[in-house]
Amino acid sequence: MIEKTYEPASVEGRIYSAWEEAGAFAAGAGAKPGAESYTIVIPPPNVTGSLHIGHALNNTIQDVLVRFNRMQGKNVLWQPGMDHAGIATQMVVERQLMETQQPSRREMGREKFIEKVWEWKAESGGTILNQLKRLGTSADWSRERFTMDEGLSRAVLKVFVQLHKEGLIYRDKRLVNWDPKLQTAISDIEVEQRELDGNLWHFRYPIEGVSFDPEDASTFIVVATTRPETMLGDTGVAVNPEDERYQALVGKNVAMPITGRHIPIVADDYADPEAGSGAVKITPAHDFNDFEVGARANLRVINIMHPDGSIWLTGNDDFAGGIDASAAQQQIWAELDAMDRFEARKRVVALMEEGGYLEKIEPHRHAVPHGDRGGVPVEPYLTDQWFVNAHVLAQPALAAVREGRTKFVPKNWENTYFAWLDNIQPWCISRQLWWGHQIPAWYGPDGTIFVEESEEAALAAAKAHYGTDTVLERDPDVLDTWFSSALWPFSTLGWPDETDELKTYYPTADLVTGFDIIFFWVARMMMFGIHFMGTEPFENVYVHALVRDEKGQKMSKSKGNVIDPLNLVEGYGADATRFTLAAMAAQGRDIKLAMSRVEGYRNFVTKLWNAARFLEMNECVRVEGYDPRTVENSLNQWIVGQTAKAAANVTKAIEDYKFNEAANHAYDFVWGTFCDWFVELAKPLFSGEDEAAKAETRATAAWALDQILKILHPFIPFVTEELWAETGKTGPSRQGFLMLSEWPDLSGLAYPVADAELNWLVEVISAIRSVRTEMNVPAGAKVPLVIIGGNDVTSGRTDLHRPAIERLARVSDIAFGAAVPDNSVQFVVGEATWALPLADLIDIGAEKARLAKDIKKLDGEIGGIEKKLGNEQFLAKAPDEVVEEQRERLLAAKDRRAKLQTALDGLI
RNA sequence: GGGCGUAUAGCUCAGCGGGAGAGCACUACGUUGACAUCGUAGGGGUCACUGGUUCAAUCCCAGUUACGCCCA
Repeated sequence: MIEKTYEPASVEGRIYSAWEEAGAFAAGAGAKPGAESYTIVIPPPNVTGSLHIGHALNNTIQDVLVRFNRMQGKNVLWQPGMDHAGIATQMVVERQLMETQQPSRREMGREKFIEKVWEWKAESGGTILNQLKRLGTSADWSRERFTMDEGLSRAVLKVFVQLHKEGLIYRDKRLVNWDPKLQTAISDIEVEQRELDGNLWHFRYPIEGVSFDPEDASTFIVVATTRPETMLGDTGVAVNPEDERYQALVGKNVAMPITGRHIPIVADDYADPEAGSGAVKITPAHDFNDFEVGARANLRVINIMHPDGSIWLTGNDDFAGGIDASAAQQQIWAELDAMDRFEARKRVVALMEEGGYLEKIEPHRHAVPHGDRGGVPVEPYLTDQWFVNAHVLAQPALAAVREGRTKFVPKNWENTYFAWLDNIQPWCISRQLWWGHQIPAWYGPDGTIFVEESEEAALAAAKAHYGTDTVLERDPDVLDTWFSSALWPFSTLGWPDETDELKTYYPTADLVTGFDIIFFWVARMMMFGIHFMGTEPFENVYVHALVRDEKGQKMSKSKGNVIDPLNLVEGYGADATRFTLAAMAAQGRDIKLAMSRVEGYRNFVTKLWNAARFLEMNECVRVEGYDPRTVENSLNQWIVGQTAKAAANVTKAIEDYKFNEAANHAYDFVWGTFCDWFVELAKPLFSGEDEAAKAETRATAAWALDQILKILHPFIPFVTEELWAETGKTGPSRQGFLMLSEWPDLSGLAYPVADAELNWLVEVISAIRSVRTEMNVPAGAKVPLVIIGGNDVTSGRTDLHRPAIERLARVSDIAFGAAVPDNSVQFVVGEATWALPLADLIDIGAEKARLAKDIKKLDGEIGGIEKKLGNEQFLAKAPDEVVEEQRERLLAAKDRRAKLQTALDGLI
């Protein structure tokens, strides 16, 4: 027996375990022999992460695709796993060490610390995977991979070494984005711009050889800066060569306050005459643009910061070199040294003001680069790092999309992909961390670099190079986590070994991800996939929307508007949560998640449950050998045809990645057609005397429910699987799980005659109901019905559906009459006029008003169509079928209007 | 500054070159042993604005306004 109410909490866990234990998620489960493969690799969540609504959407869509393709009999692999999240994980473990009063990372040393990280991972890493299971995620967990696994690490080594040998990975000294909090380099795309209120400080830099006078503008040059502390590393002032104000100054020097350094005024296009004073200070070691200006003008590069962002003056030879500092100066330097960069900013401004060098302070809102993990402003910082020549790798990746081998859905995301790859910069891949893949580079005593897959190979290479055994030192840095993620579609399948999995499941079919990850991950997988596998890693990239709150705000912890998907799962069930996300996943539009929608879809699950329960109560048992092509009853023919149409609509929509359309087609069919009409119209048959019709209707209902469970399964897997089991308890035995059953192919099933008949029936019942309400007929009252002017078809249909009309429209007796009885309410369906003789219940005035209103509405419609048909241009240029359609509409409207007019005229 | 996107019912959103739609909310009424997490009926919209193309524009094009996002 199906329980009275559906309780997701008591069903979901049980069903998920049953699937898992039966191996239903395993690669190839349910596949037809020799079936083509269908692969999705999960965007690996971060090992420190927990489930948020974006993951829920991402995984719902993947699961819909995976379950759909699996039911179609394909050889499906959904490859799950996680990435090791270098920075995030290291931060989490370091915090834990601190909280538990254990020795710090540096105190315990690298080896011990890495052990601690693995311990942490074993205990509390990867909670997100269990959270994904709550949603019904049908990934092959037996193949779970982690980017730090032995196999994946081997792939990383091989890729690094090969790219190095190919000259596509190299070591270089460049300005990089430096996170002073985490004390590591990060890549361009790990930097986010934040708009902040700051200031523009306008400084007067005294001209060399002239006595500085704050009142005399000819004795100084004004520069503006948002970062005053960097003036300690200034090695030039740039003016535009076209700027007449400064032409005489080019070639002269300024004598810097505080540092006492004499630095040249140079001409460079970088200086914008329109911006500020037109002169800009140049700090090559601490600004990307200045670095280039400095290189062009041959300026000195002076680093004035420690890796933690504090000021570095003491013991800084580059800084002190060439300056004959006074005791007073040295005292100021000593004061500034080791000062935090923001403290130093204040102090520098104060010092400049004291000396009369501060002209003004302007409030200034500007974008400040922040590290996306550390959350503090990053510093452009000059260090030795490893880089990937992304420009070269990008070219085939661009071609793959331009030439259509990989397609973005929706297509407009291709522009984002192109824009980024077209302007790609060298990718800084080294990180000054311990947790990650240590770079396989060893340094000889003279700095010679040996890049090999193992220490033995490096030592051998060194011996060959030096002619003797030589002690090497390994590069302590690790690789960017995204470097290993870029290998995900093939490293998870066993590469560099040539495994069967690799042959079968690579390239993958669909990648499902958010747009924010196109740069980080998609583009890089494309680059590495093509380079190492020779084939694009996926055929389609489906880019889904961002989930926002009801008001369209991005969800964030600080705003407190985060919707926890697990709360939704607990409150409404995993199915309702999934269905909501799928139903709102319209292409190219962000999802504003409203609780009312989740509630509505929870109700839908309940509705389905109750409908199945009703069928069970009415002995709608599946029948062996039931053939939907041979049903005879028109109601059954109709629902068979409607089911086929719904299945086709859902199939097409999923194939087109239009998940909202698929969900809505299924919803409308199940609720609006199956429950509202089929089940209601079947009730008289179930309680009627015609045993043959009863049996056929029961079998058809059971068949239709099976199809419904199938087309809904990808969206709401739990309740459908549960109902599949329940309905499997009677009738022919089931083959196995719904999730491994065959997706319906009902093409060719259509009954146009039955469709016309049932459409008519629905129209009749709806019309009677509508008139009753408008005439305030009490809901419980049964009223007689008289049909005037009905043809044979109408009388035949009426006889056939008499019980249904009587029951659903609360009609007591149906008669065919020659004239409208007195005191009747009238309406028109088809060629016939229908009358409800309501005797004393009728209010003539109300009925007149009602008819007049309908007539007026028809007049408007008739007027519009007549105008259109009276337009010669329309007749000449519009397609024939459109003209014909309008003519038909006009005739129908006029006919209807005439009948209503007759009805109105008949009222006294 | 460059690019992308969005403006349709009170709210959340579909749709689309020829008859304005759904869910929620709202109003009224609830009866028939699936379902009140329900049923039936109903009210509610110059489809942001201005031009243009077209026989025909909510839909296509251009511009304006507002909002959102990405990049610099």
